[in-house]
Amino acid sequence: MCIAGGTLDKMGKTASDDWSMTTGGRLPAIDIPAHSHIFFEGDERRTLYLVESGWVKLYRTLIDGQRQVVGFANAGSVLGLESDGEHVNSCEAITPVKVRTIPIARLPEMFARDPIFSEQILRQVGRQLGAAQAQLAAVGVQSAEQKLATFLLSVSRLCDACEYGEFDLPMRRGDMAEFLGLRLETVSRKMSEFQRRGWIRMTSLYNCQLVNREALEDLAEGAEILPPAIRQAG
Amino acid sequence: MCIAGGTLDKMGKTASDDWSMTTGGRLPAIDIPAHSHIFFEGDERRTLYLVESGWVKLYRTLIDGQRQVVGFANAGSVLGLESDGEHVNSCEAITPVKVRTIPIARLPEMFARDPIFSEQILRQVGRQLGAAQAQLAAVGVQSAEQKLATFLLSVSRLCDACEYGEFDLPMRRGDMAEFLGLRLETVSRKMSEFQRRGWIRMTSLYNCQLVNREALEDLAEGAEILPPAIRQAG
DNA sequence: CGCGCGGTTGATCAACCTCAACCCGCGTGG
DNA sequence: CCACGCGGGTTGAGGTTGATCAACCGCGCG
Repeated sequence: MCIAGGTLDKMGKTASDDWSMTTGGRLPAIDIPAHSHIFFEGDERRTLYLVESGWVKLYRTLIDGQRQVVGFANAGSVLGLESDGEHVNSCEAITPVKVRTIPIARLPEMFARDPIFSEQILRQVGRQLGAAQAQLAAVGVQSAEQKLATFLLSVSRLCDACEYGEFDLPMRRGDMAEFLGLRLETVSRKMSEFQRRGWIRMTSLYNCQLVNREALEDLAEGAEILPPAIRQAG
Repeated sequence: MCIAGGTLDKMGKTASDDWSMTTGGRLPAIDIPAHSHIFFEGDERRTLYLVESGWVKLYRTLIDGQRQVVGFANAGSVLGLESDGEHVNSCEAITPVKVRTIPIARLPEMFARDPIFSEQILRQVGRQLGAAQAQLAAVGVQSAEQKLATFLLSVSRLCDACEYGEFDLPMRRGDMAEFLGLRLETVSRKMSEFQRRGWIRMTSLYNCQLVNREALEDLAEGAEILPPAIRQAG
């Protein structure tokens, strides 16, 4: 699953998130400590990475030093599909992460042997594309408050055990800002404001509780995707 | 090729843009008049579309009526890969367009028969993902002027016969604005400003000539991707 | 203790949005 | 033929959001 979009991939976990069938569960696993890089933009793309646990951020760095986080990913995501030859994003673990690798060189063989695998990979990358487009919509049209509300809801939905609306927010304020196209001061201010309004409660810097999910949803909704019925009007 | 990104897909045309090999050139072709829709968000996704000629825009509509254009595409692009089940974008022809259709139902069979086709499709969607991420970076961090400069350069590079820096800009001001995350007045103002500075010349509303490409490049460059060498510093 | 890092908060400012007027070309209909 | 409305575009004045710059807090650590 990934958030490359403020809107998380709404399809939720499906059979296609279980890669053990097609990959035989025999791929080597690697442990990555928090805040170290899995790859950099410009690195030769030798393998895909299958995230087993933990969170990573994908980002691009611009000449003036500005960065844009283009997505966050956790268990079930496949990394490295967005390029050809060289990685175009850098990928950093924001928590300790476990990944499995799939050598690029083995892909043709795997496609040939197992068309199901082709479809599974294609569905993954299609989702990531959809999520990236959703994020594009969010960054393009939403206000700072809307972006943040959408983001918090997305992350909360990704959390497996988020009873009582409590969930981990493993990234730093600056990472959120770089993802949402805001300054970290703005993120900080809006987070404080949400708390002041009694909408959220930070149990710690990196753990958040949704007190008034509705308010956040109303705010985010102002820029949600139209239900199909309405489109006829356009 | 597509612009889902201010940065156009830099890889340029390759053998993989020629679909006649794998699809046998036997797919039915359809003509779509300008400004009519090829599909709407919410429509059942029965086929992929292969663009043969013309330009389309892909967009999402939000509850408050705002729209975000998530990409423009012309010859060589495959449309409909970003979803599963239902289309999540609407697709409108901005010029007369010719497309060929690939029934979704036939995909498994085509994958099974021809692993090269799998790889070709995967490369296409990977590119679109990369382009969407590039656009995300542009919309997130660039100023209005930078966005517009980047966009003009991207479109000019897509044009086959753009000697003397002259090229068609087939979309309306509003479409550009919705793509760049700006208001159309802002686009209009900046276009005028570029003309006043002698950087571009509009031969007509929809045809543009780059008089001072360098200036535009300098402006856009302020937020281009880092060459790999620099990343070590981070 | 001092320092650095991540975060919060405040004051100021400018980029961009909003609203409104206006222009131009075109098709329609009297 | 001209009047009219309409769609797309341009331009102007003024307001708001979010960026910028700077101070400050709390914490962990050498």
